[in-house]
Amino acid sequence: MPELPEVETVRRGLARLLPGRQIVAVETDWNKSFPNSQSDVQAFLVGSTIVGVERRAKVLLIELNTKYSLIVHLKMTGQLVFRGEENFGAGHPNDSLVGKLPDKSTRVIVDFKDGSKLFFNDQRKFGWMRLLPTAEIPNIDFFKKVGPEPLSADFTVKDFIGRVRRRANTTIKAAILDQTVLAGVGNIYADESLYAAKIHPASRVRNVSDAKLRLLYQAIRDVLQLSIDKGGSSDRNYVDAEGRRGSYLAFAKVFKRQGQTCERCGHTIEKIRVAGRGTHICPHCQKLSGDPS
DNA sequence: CACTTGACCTGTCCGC
DNA sequence: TGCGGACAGGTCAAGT
Repeated sequence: MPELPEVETVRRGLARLLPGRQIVAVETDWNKSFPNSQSDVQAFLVGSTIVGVERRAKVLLIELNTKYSLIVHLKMTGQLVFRGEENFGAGHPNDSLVGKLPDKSTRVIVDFKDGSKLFFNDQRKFGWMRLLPTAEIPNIDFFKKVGPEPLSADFTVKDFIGRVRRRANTTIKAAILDQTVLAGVGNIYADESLYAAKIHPASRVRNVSDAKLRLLYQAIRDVLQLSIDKGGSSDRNYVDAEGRRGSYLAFAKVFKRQGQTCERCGHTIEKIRVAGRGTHICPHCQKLSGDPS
């Protein structure tokens, strides 16, 4: 799933729906989806009240009033869907969006005192939810290593170029997918940004000019912001906190558009493989810089 | 260290 | 219709 715009869209929904709700029970049928011990769940989660929902990189942070937080990574197919009287129920237009819950992919159910529920669904079981002391979150390996938020005001073009250049010998696509270079870009937005900046994804970083990297910096920010505005991309599984799909793919220029015509030059968009990932390019607009990889 | 590849899972689609 | 293989939006660990 879920790259930065999708996780941010889920966050905004949950931030509106969850604060103030008290948790009365949590059930899971797949240990890896929620590996905390029952004793920790009873001591720090059951009975707690949600105070806020934040995001860092592609991770959601659900803060509780117990000095603990639930941290959630949706990985490829995770969903966090809330159902309560205010947004679902008989006759409500949202009621049919995700079908009946729980379903086959439901891994964790959080029950609230008022009868509403939060469902963590994850078809491929790569995602996880973990209960951690809030103060320890910055110390876990992922947060110690992860790069800056690309949409934050203090993420400068100079910072971006410096970080990307540390990956001099890899492909530019692998570099921007690397979460320690910058946070939040995944396969869809890597392809869209590289197309916008007219850079071939297989170009080695050392062969990409500073001028191109400046264009790429702006492209990443523009593409991520547009996708947030559209509620993210729903290629297959992704839905927001109320079960709605995002509409960004209608605005995508290359992702999943192989065989279609490039709107800039009229050539045919191709699908290739770069950095082990399916990669979409216009071979006319995006020429390989320097020696072939 | 920098870099690449395979593993973690289930479901779907495509060719035979 | 069945079956095998490739592939799917993300990270890790282990390999070179």
